[in-house]
Amino acid sequence: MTTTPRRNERSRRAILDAALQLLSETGYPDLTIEAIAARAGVGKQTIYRWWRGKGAVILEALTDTAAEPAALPDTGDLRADLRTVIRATVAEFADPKLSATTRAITIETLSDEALAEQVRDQLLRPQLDSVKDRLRAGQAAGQARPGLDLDLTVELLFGPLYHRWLLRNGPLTEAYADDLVDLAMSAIAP
Amino acid sequence: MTTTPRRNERSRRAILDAALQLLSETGYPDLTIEAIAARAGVGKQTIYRWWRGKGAVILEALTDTAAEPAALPDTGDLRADLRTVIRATVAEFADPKLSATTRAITIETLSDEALAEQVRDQLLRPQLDSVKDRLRAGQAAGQARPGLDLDLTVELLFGPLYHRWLLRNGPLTEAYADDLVDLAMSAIAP
DNA sequence: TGAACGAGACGCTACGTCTCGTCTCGAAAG
DNA sequence: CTTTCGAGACGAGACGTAGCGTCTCGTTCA
Repeated sequence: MTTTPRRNERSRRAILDAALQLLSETGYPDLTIEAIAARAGVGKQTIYRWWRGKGAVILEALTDTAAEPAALPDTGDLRADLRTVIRATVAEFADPKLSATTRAITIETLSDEALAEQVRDQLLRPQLDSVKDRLRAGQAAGQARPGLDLDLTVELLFGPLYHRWLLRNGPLTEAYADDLVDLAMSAIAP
Repeated sequence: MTTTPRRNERSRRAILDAALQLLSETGYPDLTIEAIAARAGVGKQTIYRWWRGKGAVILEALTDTAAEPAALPDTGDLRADLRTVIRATVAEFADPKLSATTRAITIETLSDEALAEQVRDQLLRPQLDSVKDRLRAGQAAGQARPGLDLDLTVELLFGPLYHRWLLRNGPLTEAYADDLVDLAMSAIAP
């Protein structure tokens, strides 16, 4: 029933590459479909045929490039493992280049509910779930309180981080990451 | 030395009112300077003379209308007082109308550093500081650990909330507010 | 052979700047 | 205290520009 679309993979890649390239050159607000089409050597219609707008293009470019879920390490020390992941996330947010991309997606997310859902499910959930799994293992090992609401606990770890990044409310350093983990751990530990 | 600008207060109010009106009618992304000017019965130049763009207009419209800092209640029960403020914030984020406005400002904030600073200092800081003050009083009353980093602690309370709202990561209910306060309190209490 | 393709024309909307002629205010002059 | 007058803000809207999303064109390719 579904007619297989004869899509040109070369064009698709050229578009995604051009989009990422332009994103890092001009920043998200000044990124235009016309520029992407020109850079990719592609007709505008080819973009509009397959994507709904620049947000969708960027999202696919990122998910396409993104690393796999990357399960959390489990060294047996819950605090240390959380420190590792929170430090990594802090570093990501502190990096101007990566941060710019995250801002881009976040902007689009704020005004497009469908896109927000995609971002959440395809990019964020896998990471948050892996932390949730690690917390569950921590509970089994007696390093985390048994009664914890794990969704809420994950938010307790990442929420302050997003908050500080979003509001530019303070420095994003390794020390901050460690302090955050320590404070959260005093709510997590039995 | 500074020549006092002879600004027309009537126009200023008309512009701010029109902006808020249109914001609630059409939503932020479709809000245009031209529409604001037309609705306010004002030349476009009058807007561009005094503001840098629609973000700045909306920000002033909001700060102008906003309630005063509103110091937190101090009933002597830290947990109860935090519950009150977090419940109120959750309700604000859950309200589609208020939430739309917050999203609007947040979008602008993400792509305009100067505006972000203004929002942070004029809208957010006062509220966060009042919570910080309440926490300090809680320390004095022996309801909060003495060694707490209060900036971090405030983020521990509000961060998860912003996180869930931003990512549309779950329901924003009174029960959620209470659970959040309880979890955070187990990191705050001695 | 038919759908996707590169190219780009098209009308549209909003941008931000500009130029009108008018109005308003505050200081100087009477 | 009143009149005059000049500078600057004002409403209105024309202007060129940019990017939007849609729409043909031939052309290519599976």
